[in-house]
Amino acid sequence: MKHFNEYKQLNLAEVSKEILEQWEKEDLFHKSIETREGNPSFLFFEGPPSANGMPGIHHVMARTIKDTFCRFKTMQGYQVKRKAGWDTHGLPVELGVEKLLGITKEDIGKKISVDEYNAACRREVMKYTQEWTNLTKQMGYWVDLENPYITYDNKFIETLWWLLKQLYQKGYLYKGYTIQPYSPAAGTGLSSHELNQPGCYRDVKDTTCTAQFRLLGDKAMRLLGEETPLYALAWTTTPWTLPSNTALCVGPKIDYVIVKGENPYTKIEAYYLLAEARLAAYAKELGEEPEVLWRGKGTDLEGVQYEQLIPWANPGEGAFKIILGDYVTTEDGTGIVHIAPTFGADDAFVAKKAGVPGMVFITKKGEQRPMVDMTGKFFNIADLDEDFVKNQVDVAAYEPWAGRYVKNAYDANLTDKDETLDVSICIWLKGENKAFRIEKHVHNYPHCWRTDKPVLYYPLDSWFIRSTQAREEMMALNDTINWQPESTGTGRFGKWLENLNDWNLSRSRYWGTPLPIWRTEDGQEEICIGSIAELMVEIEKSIKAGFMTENPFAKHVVCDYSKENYDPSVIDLHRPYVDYIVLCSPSGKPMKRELDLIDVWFDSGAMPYAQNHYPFENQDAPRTADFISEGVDQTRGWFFTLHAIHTMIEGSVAYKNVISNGLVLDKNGNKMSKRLGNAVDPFGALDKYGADAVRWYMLTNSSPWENLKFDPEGVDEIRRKFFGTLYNTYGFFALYANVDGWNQEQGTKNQDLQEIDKWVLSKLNSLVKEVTAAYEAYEPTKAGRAISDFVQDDLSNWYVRLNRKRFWGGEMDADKQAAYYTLYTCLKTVAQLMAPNAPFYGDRLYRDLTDETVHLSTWPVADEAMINLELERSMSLAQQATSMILSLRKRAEKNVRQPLQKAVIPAPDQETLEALLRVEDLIKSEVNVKEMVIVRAEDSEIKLVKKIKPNFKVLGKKVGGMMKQLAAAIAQMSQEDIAAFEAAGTFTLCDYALVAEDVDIITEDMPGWLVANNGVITIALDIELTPALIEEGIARELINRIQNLRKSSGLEITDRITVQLENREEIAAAVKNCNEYIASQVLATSLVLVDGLVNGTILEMDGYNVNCIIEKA
RNA sequence: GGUCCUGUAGCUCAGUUGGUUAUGAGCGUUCCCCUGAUAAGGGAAAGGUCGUUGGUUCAAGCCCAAUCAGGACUACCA
Repeated sequence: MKHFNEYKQLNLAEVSKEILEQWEKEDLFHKSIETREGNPSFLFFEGPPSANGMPGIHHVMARTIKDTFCRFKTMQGYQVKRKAGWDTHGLPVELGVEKLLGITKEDIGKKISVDEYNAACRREVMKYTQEWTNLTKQMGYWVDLENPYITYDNKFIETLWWLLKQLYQKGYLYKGYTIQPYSPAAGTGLSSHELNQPGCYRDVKDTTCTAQFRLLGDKAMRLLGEETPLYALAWTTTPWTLPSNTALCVGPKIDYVIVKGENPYTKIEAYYLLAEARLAAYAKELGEEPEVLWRGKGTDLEGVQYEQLIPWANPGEGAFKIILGDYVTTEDGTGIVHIAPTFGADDAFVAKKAGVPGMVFITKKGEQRPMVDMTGKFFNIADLDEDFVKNQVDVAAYEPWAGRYVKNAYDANLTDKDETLDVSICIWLKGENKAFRIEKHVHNYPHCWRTDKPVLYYPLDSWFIRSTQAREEMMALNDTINWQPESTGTGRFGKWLENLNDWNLSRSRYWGTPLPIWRTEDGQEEICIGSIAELMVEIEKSIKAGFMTENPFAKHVVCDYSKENYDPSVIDLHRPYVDYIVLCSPSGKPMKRELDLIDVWFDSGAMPYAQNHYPFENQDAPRTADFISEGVDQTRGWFFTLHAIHTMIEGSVAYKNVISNGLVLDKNGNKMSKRLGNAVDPFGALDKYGADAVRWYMLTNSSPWENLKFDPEGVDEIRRKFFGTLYNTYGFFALYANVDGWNQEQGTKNQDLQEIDKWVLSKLNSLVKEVTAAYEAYEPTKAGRAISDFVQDDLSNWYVRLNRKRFWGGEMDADKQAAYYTLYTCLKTVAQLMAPNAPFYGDRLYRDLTDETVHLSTWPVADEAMINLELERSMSLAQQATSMILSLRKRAEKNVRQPLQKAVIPAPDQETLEALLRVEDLIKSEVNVKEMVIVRAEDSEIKLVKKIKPNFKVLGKKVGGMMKQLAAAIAQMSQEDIAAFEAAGTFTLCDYALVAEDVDIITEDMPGWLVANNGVITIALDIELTPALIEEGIARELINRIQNLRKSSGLEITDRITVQLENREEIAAAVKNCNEYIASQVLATSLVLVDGLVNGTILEMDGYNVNCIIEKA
């Protein structure tokens, strides 16, 4: 006989541990995949975390979502393969290692070899693997930890190379020269990650200058029609870039004016061009309301030439003209922007578009550079190409300035107190009648986090992926992805794609995937390597050509994909080893590897291919995920790189469904941080509340894409309310099922089911439908809330509470079996529905009920035949009626133990009437009323006061604008009008013939009765107490007190007793008239009144005490 | 600066193609009940100018615009 486990108390953390052991013993995760062999596949991609940091509570959030859907799909019968992954390259790892070893980037290759450094990275990056593994297990996240993909793995890198070669061949890869943050002091470019270090942006006070550029040529003349000096005013916060000026930029739609004025320093009269909206800002120099001599749009100015402001060097054809740029505003400055394409990203962009060259110098080595060298100073003439100097530089003008640092901070010989280059230039301009205003200005400027010195925006060589070329395709494919929430896909992600820039792949670091491109020194010949096999062939060629003496990877056997053959001891595709390789170009020249590493985001974005070592192995493995989920912060990160690579490589989506979840904040809505000490330790939370409660809380408290305010008390509430109630319900079931020896084989016959059984089974099947739909729509919150509502309200608080008596005592009959069957079915199905999100307790419950694991069970399918919406409506009415009557009792101060004679419910329509009649008995027993009068309102003998109100939804559509008038008229209708309307079925108001569907008529009041109305039904309660009712009330009070006494006296449930009660007039009649009733309820063989009883137990009644003695009979 | 999200009861959140008493839910609070699911359970009550201001509409928590507050991402505006 099946014995159902009974427990003393619920400890979810304990349950997790026990179930986890069970899973490991049974190897259940693998079974959950193996048993689905041959079934349709549901592919999930795991976004790789970095194991060089400890996991946080937000990882529990993200992984709960992932796990829930994978488990759901598994139960639905899909085979859900999911590989764990580790993100192992990149800056955070390197910074960690630098800190650990106490070195800086400059020391690498000097104090420590690249070899040793990378070995340290390799060790360091997996530092917290054990913690991650523990978290994964403890929270019940099922993912294949034994065969993870690791981004530093040679196989992984080989696939990356293959992908890069594909992109190379499709023309997506190019080397470009762009403006990037650069630290001259450190001699290195800075990543945006580095710029986002706290404290990098600081307020600095710089000398700024509004310079005046003299306009030239016919077009300028035509603006005014006379030959007077005309200047365009432009403001800059970096006067040192003025010598590199090659254009001025105006906004096409902005209004510009020419006004007369004089230079405040030289007092020379001139005309000035600036944005009309900026006139006020220059009132000091130009007067409050200067006369406007010309007015026009930015477009009128396009192409106007001007005289070079600081003529040190000639940038070539096309420079010194006014161009258009949409980004120009009139917020500050003059509405005319100084353009130095070599020092500003925007500048470079608009200049390129307008065909304006930048101020480019040629060095002795033949490199193209801006006017400033890599150390942050104007080039010394000696470092420049002789021909260039001869042809394009005005040596006399430039020489005094050569060698000046653009910021004092870069020059070891200068301090803050010394005159800056900015100031020197301003003074010079002033003397030349070229400075219009010079002032100090405070602005926010980034600083190098390592050297503490200001950053320079500087053009650098980088490799790019021309992702803009695939923009349209990416946008089109994005439309086919199901984003949850939708706005992240269409808004945040969609907008990001619209404004896409080319992807800067280059990183000048050491620990990462090397760029597989080898080039000749002159850059004329290059090769992109797409596999180890290809590299081996090239190495052999190179050895033949004499560029290399031996193959460093000679031990590697091409096309042998064994683990050993790819071991780092055999081959290592990292620096410095690949840097040692020199290849031979087609024309026989040596080619060296481009020293860059690639952006780590390429690593993770390539995982659909690289996790399977595609295309070298697993050519058939699917590469599009059915589902992925990560934090919303990954929109521009992993979500993008997956999408971009997949689109460019094979023109299809990398994922079909995606949930982007929000942040996990502390309970006050603040970001969690170790510094503030408000970070929740995931292990502590899991230990304390158990994984299920934490998981359930996370998915049901709010939609996962909204930020979660993590409140431990909320988790505890979930534990108490949901899991506690479910546990209790099971406990109740197990207790009696064991007593009765019931098991599920006994089943039940449909005709034995009572209305309430059918009701709860109907609810259950509705629930199955709802939960399935919610999971399929990737709405875990809806699913979870529906389950907990069912368990708490329908199953426990209504079904079990109302049916307890059916399980107590007595013989096993058909009715009792029906009750067991019903409760068992509910519990078992709930265990399945909850299992994806609460895998531990769901499994415990299912195992207790069936001796099998829930995770290999088949997802329940709703039985439509069991769904009875009328029955559900009836019960809902019963619940409402019960609540209303209890509320009335409260108002009348009649507690539930006091029986009342009668309640009247006039039903507004036949349907409601029938619905109420079905549950009449149930209501009666719930509210302790002897008689229910449920009749059609018109059949009621009681006088009813009715209320009529418009059905706005129906009527509004019909009458539109007349609604207000009609509503007022309806409100004026008298009781007689309503009666007439009901009799005739129509009633004319304001020339409109009302029909039944236009209005709702409800019973508002029944004069002389105590009435409650909730808008749907109205209930009247007879609170008149007859002597008989009062006696019965007292009898019930006595029963209650005697039962308590029985219990506190330690009597067994079945013991018979004798009862003696002190003879008091308050109870005498009740004891006499209800003697039998009382005796039967308290299992008394005799119940007598004794005069003057004193030595018994005192029973506290309503305002008086009664002495009582009970004895075992 | 740009893009996106959020603002409903003390707290966490529902609120269905716009329909008039927000039937709002749970927690918390107050009061009461139950006492054979018991280191549980149930009920009732109080609690809201739906961030603010305009607009569209017969009708707005819901649609539109502006604005404020919080948050995320992104960006060298001279």
